[in-house]
Amino acid sequence: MARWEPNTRERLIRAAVELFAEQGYEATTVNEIAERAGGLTKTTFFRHFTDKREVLFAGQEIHSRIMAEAIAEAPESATTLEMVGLALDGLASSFTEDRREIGRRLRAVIANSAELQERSAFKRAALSESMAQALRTRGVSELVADLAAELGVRAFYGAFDRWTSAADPRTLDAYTREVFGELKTALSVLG
Amino acid sequence: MARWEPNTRERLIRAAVELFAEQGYEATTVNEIAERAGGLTKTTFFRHFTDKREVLFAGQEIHSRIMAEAIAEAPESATTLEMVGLALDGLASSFTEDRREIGRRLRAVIANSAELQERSAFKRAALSESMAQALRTRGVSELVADLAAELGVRAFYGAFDRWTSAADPRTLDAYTREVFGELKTALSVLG
DNA sequence: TACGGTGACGTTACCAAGTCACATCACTTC
DNA sequence: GAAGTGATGTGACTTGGTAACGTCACCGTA
Repeated sequence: MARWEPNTRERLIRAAVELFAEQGYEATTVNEIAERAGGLTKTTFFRHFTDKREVLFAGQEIHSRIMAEAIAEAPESATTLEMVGLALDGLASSFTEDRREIGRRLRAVIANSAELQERSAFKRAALSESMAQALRTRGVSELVADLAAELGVRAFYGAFDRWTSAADPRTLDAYTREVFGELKTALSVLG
Repeated sequence: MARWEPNTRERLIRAAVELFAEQGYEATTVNEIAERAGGLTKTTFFRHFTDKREVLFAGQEIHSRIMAEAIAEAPESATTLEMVGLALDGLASSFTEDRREIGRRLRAVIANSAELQERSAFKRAALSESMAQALRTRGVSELVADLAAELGVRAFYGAFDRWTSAADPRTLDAYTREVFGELKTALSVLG
């Protein structure tokens, strides 16, 4: 017999999402989350997450890494926008179908809390920044890299929105290409 | 004799900026701020600001309004990017020289606190959104409006950065035009 | 088999952010 | 001059977050 149930971290996340969906983010206590995750305590929660907010965004640094690696491995001949496209492909293909429903619920919870929207905006900015950094490493000039990264992140979030709103079986991958395409035409309209 | 000193709000802001600069954001207490602002208390602080963070960002909704109005009043013939340029002109000209040093200090304080960077990212997103909304009202399509607004906000923040870093007497206005111009050429490089 | 880590958790106590109900009192208004 | 109004104070409370310290199954090793 193990002394504790395994997968504490995952249980905490599940419990948090459940409670946030039931009662809203602000109305649920860290103690409640820990309790529902199997009789745990506040302290244990904060050993796994720095924040009450972070329980919904944990492990998102991996997105930065995926995008950055895709860009680093892009062929020499690739244009800036092509590199962004490859980054989107890499990121989107890491989202399996089962994460769709989770994403849906997550979005609803975040939409009801200013505090969570703040964290979300911050994570988004971080993603954009690390993508821009990867592009700069590939020789793209600062401002162009910033703009291209912004475009990529925008495409990803837009696609994620559509993916979690829709019911059809298209993969996230398809949506990122769709939105990225629309953004590129919007870009040409603008310029 | 008045019962209380006037301009409580301004005194709170001054005290907060001073203390944050001296000791850092996290190390200073709301009680300290209120105390330095003239023997006030925590409760009074929270009557003026919803947050400890908000004391540094209060009154920023006015930026949204300035930009929105400039866009609403732009001539019928103006292109999307020209409307953004007018919004930038309007916003930049509302910053007098004395706000430069304040901005400098503010930037330093924010750069040292993740919590403040989060709030900053959120405010930036809000500014972008209200600018995009104003553009949509003028008939610009959704994605184009979003991109153009992002470009505008990026120009403003970039210009503000340079303005508060530099020592020369150029006005913020000059910097926004400079950065906006650079962004437009970056845009054409990208497309 | 005995034994000394180690890792994951609990307990307790604490600080600071934020909220709320209620009190105070100069100033205004009728 | 009495009754309101508005900006503040007081005190008590909840909750996020930190820190010091204790507990105990498990693991490796002699």
